[in-house]
Amino acid sequence: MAQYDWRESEPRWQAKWKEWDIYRFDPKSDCEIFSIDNPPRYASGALHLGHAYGYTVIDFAARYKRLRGYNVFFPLCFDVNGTPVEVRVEKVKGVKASEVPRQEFIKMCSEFAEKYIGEMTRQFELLGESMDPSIYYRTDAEYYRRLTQVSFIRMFKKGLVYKGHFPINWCTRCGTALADAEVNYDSRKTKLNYIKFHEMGSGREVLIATTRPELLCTCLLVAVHPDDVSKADLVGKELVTPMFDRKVKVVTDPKVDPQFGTGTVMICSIGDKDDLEWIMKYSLPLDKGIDEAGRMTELCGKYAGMPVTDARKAIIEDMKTAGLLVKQEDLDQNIGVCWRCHTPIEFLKIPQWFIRSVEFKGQVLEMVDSIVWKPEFMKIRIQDWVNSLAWDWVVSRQRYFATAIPLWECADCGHVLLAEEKDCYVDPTVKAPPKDRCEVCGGKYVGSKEVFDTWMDSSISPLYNAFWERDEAMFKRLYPMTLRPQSHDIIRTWAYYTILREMLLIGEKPWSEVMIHGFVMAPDGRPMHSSTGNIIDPMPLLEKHGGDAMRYYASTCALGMDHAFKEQELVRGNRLATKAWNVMRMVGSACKEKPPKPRKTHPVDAWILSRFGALVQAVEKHNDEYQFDRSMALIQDFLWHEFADHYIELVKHRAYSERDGGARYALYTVGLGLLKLASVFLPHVAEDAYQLNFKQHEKPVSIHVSEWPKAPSLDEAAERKGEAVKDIVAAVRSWKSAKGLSLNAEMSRIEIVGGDAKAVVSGSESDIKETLKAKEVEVMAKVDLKESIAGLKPVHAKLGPTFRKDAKAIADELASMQDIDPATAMKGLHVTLADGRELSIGPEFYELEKRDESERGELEYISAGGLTILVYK
RNA sequence: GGGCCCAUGGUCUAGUGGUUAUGACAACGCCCUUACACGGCGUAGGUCACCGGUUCGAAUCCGGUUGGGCCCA
Repeated sequence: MAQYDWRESEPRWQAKWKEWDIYRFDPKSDCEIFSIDNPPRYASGALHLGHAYGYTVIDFAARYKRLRGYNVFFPLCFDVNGTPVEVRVEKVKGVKASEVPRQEFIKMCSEFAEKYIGEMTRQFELLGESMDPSIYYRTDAEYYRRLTQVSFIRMFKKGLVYKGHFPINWCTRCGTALADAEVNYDSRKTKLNYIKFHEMGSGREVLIATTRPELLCTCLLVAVHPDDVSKADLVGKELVTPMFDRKVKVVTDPKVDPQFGTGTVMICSIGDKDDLEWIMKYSLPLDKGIDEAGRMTELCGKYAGMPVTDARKAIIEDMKTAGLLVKQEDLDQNIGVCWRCHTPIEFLKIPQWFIRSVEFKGQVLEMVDSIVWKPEFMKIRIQDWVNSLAWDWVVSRQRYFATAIPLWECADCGHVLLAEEKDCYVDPTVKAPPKDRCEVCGGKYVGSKEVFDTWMDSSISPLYNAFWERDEAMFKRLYPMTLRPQSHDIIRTWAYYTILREMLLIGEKPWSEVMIHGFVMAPDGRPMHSSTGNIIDPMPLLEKHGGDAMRYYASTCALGMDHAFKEQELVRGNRLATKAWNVMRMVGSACKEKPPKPRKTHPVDAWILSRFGALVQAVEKHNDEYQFDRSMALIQDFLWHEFADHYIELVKHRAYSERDGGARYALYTVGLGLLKLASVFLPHVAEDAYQLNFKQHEKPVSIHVSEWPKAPSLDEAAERKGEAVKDIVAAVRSWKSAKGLSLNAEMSRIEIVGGDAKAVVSGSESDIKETLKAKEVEVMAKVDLKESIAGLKPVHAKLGPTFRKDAKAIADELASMQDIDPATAMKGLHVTLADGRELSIGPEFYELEKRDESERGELEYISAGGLTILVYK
């Protein structure tokens, strides 16, 4: 018998899906649109495990909605801008961006990205992602960058853009400004240096502790805590800085920590954000001690031109020699570093383009509120972020490989000449300005060499997807988009900036819903980092276990949570795929024709149909909430146990032969329906099983463009009957196993005994008989059994609310009762409490644990489904 | 230091008020049943991180502590 072989099957169906073009968004369709603002994948490297997981979760949503009949918009897309690609190119090619001709470097970046786009597209296919290449985009293409520029020009004209001269996060290695969102925090070891200042006049020594002695050249002020009595006499005095002999005043400030170092702080322009706060507070000048390349300026005297760390070493040595350095202590500190190259950031005063954002907090929060966040607590994160914003958004970058800022500036007066929308995309470093001479002073226009922050591109993805400024009719249909899926780390960037941009540009929310997924962690639960060396490459896992297995892993992860990776889950996924394939093989071999609905339904057939109906409803509910892990758990439990272990076993004997075809109808209906539910998660094996067992009776070319199963109506009575039959058969099979008998071992006789046994079993006698290989099955209401009560089990859920404080005492009393007469127990019992009160306890407050004793000696009995089964070997 | 989230057998995980806590993987035992040994039936393994509170009753709610994650200062 053939076996499921994913190595052969998966690539075959991947090729077919491509050929059939089944994931195509149909712009002409009247069906309701489900549009996904798919995260454009960064083209700076191959997929890592976290991406494989993230895109798979999005694919679950796409496939589910497609089966539900939506016209699904799920673009294949790549983000090909910005520093990440530049950094990789510099490393791989061994060049420095600033030392290669501008256009040449851009070309190198573009070619580098191209390679990864091809690689990642292939990886998406291996994972069975149903992204649509007919609506493909990449953010570095002129068709995309044009919109970035047009949107900037619109915002500029609305007065939302300004050039600011504020101190800004600056990476000296990348030579660019960074947004707050691009600053990471790293703990590093450094030295806290105790150095001598002198008081003017008296010459008294004052010790100051600092981690950055190189900034002495820009020391502006010294501060102590107002309550620090030991320093009170210093306040108002003037000090002289060592090495540079600058005169600085001593002030009091509550932000100083009197316990840290010497309790005396020097304030410079500008070491960190605290300095910046003090500079603003005391209106101090912004002297520039460090330049854009991270070298000391001429303010630093003999250290001018030295890189910051070298200057620090040199000045420490000099102070040691001069006796100005008293001691050094090790210090752990958290410092801001560049998100890409981890170089410590500096604060520099450099002119940059800003987009007004702080003043729109309220409006952004309103828009945040009008969007459905799943899981809901993620909304709190964006609200906290918006509320905490202190600065406007810096959108200019001193880089190369990104969208050019579409403007020219007058070299003489600084007047700004915007590009014309009709000319975009335009690179002003290449293209001549639309006007020869400055319209204000007649000076010469120089094209902006700056480029946009990468979020300027990616934060208009909903506008791009919805054909903004390209097709008004499509825009009306597609905007706002249905769903933004993304991970939680970029809530403050991608989610926030997108909401802000779209609000400023068109005043309407970008999507109806946001789905936030978590991270895949290393197996030990720690985050994967190249520095820790614990990054897991998904490719070897795909080669070892297959795409469906990887997708199974993704389906076990709860939305919004971080998950330690477990390869065992892929093993399980593989087994599930094989199991599903085999189950469908059985269904297919029984159903050579599409079975019609029978006139009369057997009890166990009615049972499985009703159970399946409940499953479909539950899966719909969880899928609609994007809680795919819950759906998957239900589907696999139903498929493996309810359907395969119990139902198929029960009907095997008639599946191939019965005349009314009741079992075949149920097998086919539940089998195909179940396969569709599973196809969202395991598309390869579902397609294989569909083509092999169902396609000859079904129209859709692929299971992935078929219709979502209709849930059979629920039938509680049928479920109760079927459940009991299932329990009886399972109990006897388990009994056989325990006896060391093979499961198809013949039995001479089974008696099923119980007051309602006849009603419960009626219609299923032959299913029980054939499945258990019993020669005789008899159902009877009573048999010569001696029934006694083994004990009572209190029903706490009823006792608690009724008896409150007495509940525990009553429960204990009930549990300890012995030798109870069955007839009395059926009616109710009397319980005496410790304080003498006697209470009547009805039979609803406890359950009877019966014990049957046979008077017929040798035969065995078991209990199942509320009935007693007598087994004759 | 702040916001959000998490802590359940060896490992991962379900469970958000009812006392006998779910399943997977690994382990052990038995069974080749005509879809499946990548299978079936069982066994063993947990004081539900810790402390306190609310409640007749807490893995579940509240407060605190510890550890971990994401984001920020």
